[in-house]
Amino acid sequence: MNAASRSVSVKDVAARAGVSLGTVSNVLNRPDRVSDPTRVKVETAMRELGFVRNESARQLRAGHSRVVAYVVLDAANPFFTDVAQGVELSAGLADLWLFICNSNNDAERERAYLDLLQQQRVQGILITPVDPDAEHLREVAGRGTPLVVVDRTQQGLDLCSVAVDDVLGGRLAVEHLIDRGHTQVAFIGGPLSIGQVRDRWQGAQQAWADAGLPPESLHLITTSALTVVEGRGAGERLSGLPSRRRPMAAFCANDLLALGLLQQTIGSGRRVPDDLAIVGYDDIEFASAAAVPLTSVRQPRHELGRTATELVIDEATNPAHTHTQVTFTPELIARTSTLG
Amino acid sequence: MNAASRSVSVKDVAARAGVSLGTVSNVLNRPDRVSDPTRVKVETAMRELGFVRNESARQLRAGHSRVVAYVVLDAANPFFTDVAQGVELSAGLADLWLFICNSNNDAERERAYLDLLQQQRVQGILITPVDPDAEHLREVAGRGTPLVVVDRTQQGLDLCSVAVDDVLGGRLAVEHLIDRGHTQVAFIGGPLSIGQVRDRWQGAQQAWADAGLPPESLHLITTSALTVVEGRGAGERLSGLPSRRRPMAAFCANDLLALGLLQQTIGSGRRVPDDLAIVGYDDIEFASAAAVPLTSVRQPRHELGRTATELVIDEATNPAHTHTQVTFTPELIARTSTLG
DNA sequence: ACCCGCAGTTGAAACCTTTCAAAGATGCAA
DNA sequence: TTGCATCTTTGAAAGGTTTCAACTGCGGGT
Repeated sequence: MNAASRSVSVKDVAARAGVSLGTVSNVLNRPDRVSDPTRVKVETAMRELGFVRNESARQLRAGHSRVVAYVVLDAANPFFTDVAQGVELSAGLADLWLFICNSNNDAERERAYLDLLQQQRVQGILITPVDPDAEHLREVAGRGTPLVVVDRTQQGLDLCSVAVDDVLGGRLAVEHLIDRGHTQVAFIGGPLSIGQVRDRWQGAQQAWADAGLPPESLHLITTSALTVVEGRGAGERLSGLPSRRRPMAAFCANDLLALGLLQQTIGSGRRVPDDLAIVGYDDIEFASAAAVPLTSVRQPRHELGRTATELVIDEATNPAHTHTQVTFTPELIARTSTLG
Repeated sequence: MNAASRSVSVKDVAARAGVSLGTVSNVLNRPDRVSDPTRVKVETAMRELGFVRNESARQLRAGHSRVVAYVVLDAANPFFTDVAQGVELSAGLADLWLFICNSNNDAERERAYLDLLQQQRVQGILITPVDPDAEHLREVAGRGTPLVVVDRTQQGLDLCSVAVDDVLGGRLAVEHLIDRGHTQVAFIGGPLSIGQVRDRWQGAQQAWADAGLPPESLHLITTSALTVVEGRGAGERLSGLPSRRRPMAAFCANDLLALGLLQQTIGSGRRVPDDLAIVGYDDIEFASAAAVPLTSVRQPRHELGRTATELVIDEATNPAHTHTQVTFTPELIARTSTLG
C-alpha cells in the first residue's frame, strides 16, 4: 500500500500490533508457538504496513541462506537449461530457490560470480566450469561453500561431481554406425581441449578398434567450437572430399554441430541418411524436432541436475559428508537420421 | 586455506593485521584513503585468513544490493536467454550482477520468486510475467522494488515496460506472404489468451483486410501451446484439409511452432516453400539453422534486455524517474522457407 | 492455599559490516 | 617552537532480524 518511505521493519509491525519484537519474529518463523488471536493481530499489521522481511538481516542472524545457485557455461544451450530444470525440481523439495548465473564461457565472469555467491553465503553452488581443474573451484569449497561440479570430471577426488560417461557415449554412437554397416565414419568435434570432446573421440576410437576396423577409415574433423555454424562448415569440408574417400556417416560431438551438418547436407541436395548418416550428442529437444529427426546420445539431464542438488545439500547439512563422484550412463536414441 | 571453522570476519582480519575495524572496511570500500603499507598489511591478512566479505551484513548496513534479477517465463526458450544476454551486458556496465529465475509459466512460482527477491532487496527486478496485469506485480513496485515488465504490455501506465509491437509484427508477416502471391493463408498459434498471440493474429487480420482479401481465406488454427510438438500437430491438421481449401502458406505465432510445422511438412513428403510457405516469429538461432532456413519476424532481443535494464536502473537511482513504456519495431527476415 | 507445569510472551544480545565524527600523526610555514 | 592543514586511523553506533533465557498468567492437582 504505502510507498518506500523507509522500509517497514519488525519493530514497526510490533508497535502497530501492540506486541513485542520476539512475537513478530515468532509469527514469521514458528507460528505454532503463537496464540491465534495474537497471530492474527500481527498478520494484519504486516498486511496493513506492507511489511517485507529483510532477507539480509534474516540471513545475517540466522546464518543460513535459502538459495542455491547454478553457474552455467552457456545459458543459450538447451542442455544446461534442462539440467537446471532438474535442479529446480529437487531444490524445491528442500525449500530452496534456484538462481541461475551465466558465465558465458568466460573464466573471469565465472570467477566473479563465484566470489559474489560466496559472499552471499548461498547454501551451495552447482557449476559447469570453464576449466574443471581451476584453482578457484577448490578455494571456494575450501572456504566452506558447498560446491558440486556438473557435467565435468576433474582430476582430484576433492570435490563432488556428477557427470556422464562420455567415453561410453562415444562408443555407443560409433558402435551403432558400425552395426548399420558403415566402414567410413567421420568424427566431427572440437576443440580437443574440451574434455568432453576428447572423451567422446576416444570412445569412438575404442569402438572402431574393437570392431577390427582400420584406424585410417575413422576420420577426425576438428571444429573450433560446438555450434551450428561450425557444423555447417564441417559439412562443407566433408562435401569437398573425393567421393571414394568420403565417409557415409558422421558422429558429431554435440547436437548443435549435428544440426548444422544436417542443414548443410540437405541444403546441398544430398539426403539423410541415404547419402550421409548422422549421429549427434545430448539429445536436446531440437534433435527430435529437426527436419530429419536426429539419432543422438542422450544424457540424463534431469537426473544430472537432481543428483547434483542432492549432493550439494548433503555437503551443506551432513557433517559426515564425503565427496562423491557420480557417473551416469548415456543412452543411444536411434532416429531417422541413421535408420532411414 | 583453513576450513569453515567459524567464518572469518573483518574483526579477525583487523586483529591479524594489527589495525582497527574501520581500516579494514576502508581497504574494502575506499582503498584510496588507506596508506600503501597499511593496505598491503590488510590485504595480506585477508589472503592468509581466507576472508570472504559477508554480503548480508554489507547490504544490511550499506542499504543497497549489487544484483538485478530477471524472472523468465521459460528458461528453455532461446528467446528469453537472448534477452537475458542483453540484460547481462548492460547490467555489467553498472557493476550489477544478474540472477536468472525461471517461473516456468507458473504463477505460483513467479509470485514466490518475487517475494524472495523483494526480501533480498535486489536493486531491481525484470520480469516476463505469466499475466502482465496480475495484482502482485503492482504490489512489488508499490513497495519500492523497481520493476520492469519485459516483452509484455499491460493495461495501466503505472509500470515500466519494454515490448515489441506484435500487431505490426503480424502485419509484416502476412504482408510478406501476400507479396509472394498467397491468397490462402493459415495463422497458427494459441492459446488466444496469450496477449502476444492475440496481437499477432490481429495484425495478420489487418494486413489481410487492407489488401482487400476475404476474411474466410485467412484460416485460424489454434494450438494449446507454443511448442514444437503443437506445431507438428497443426501440420497434421493442415494436411487433413481438402487440397482445394488447403492454404499454401502459414504464419506461426512463434518459431517453435514453425519448426514443428516444418518438420511435419517435410516428413510427410511435401516441400517448403513450394507446397507450403512458412513464416515464424522470434527469429531464434535455430530458425536460420533449420533444414529449410526459416523466414521469421525478428524482435530486437538484446535491445529489449538492454533497455529494460536501463529503465530499472533509472527507477532505482533517479528520484525524478517516471514510468515509461518502450515499444520496439519488429523486422521481417526473409529466408528460404518463403522465398524458394 | 500452595505448588507445578505449561503455553504464550518478552527484551536484550548477537550476527557482521559500513559509516562518520573525532582523534592522532605528519609536514610545512611562520 | 607553534599553529595549521592534510592525510590516516580509530571506535562506537546503526542497520533489521533471530535466538534464548527469563518472565507472566493460568488451570489443575493436592
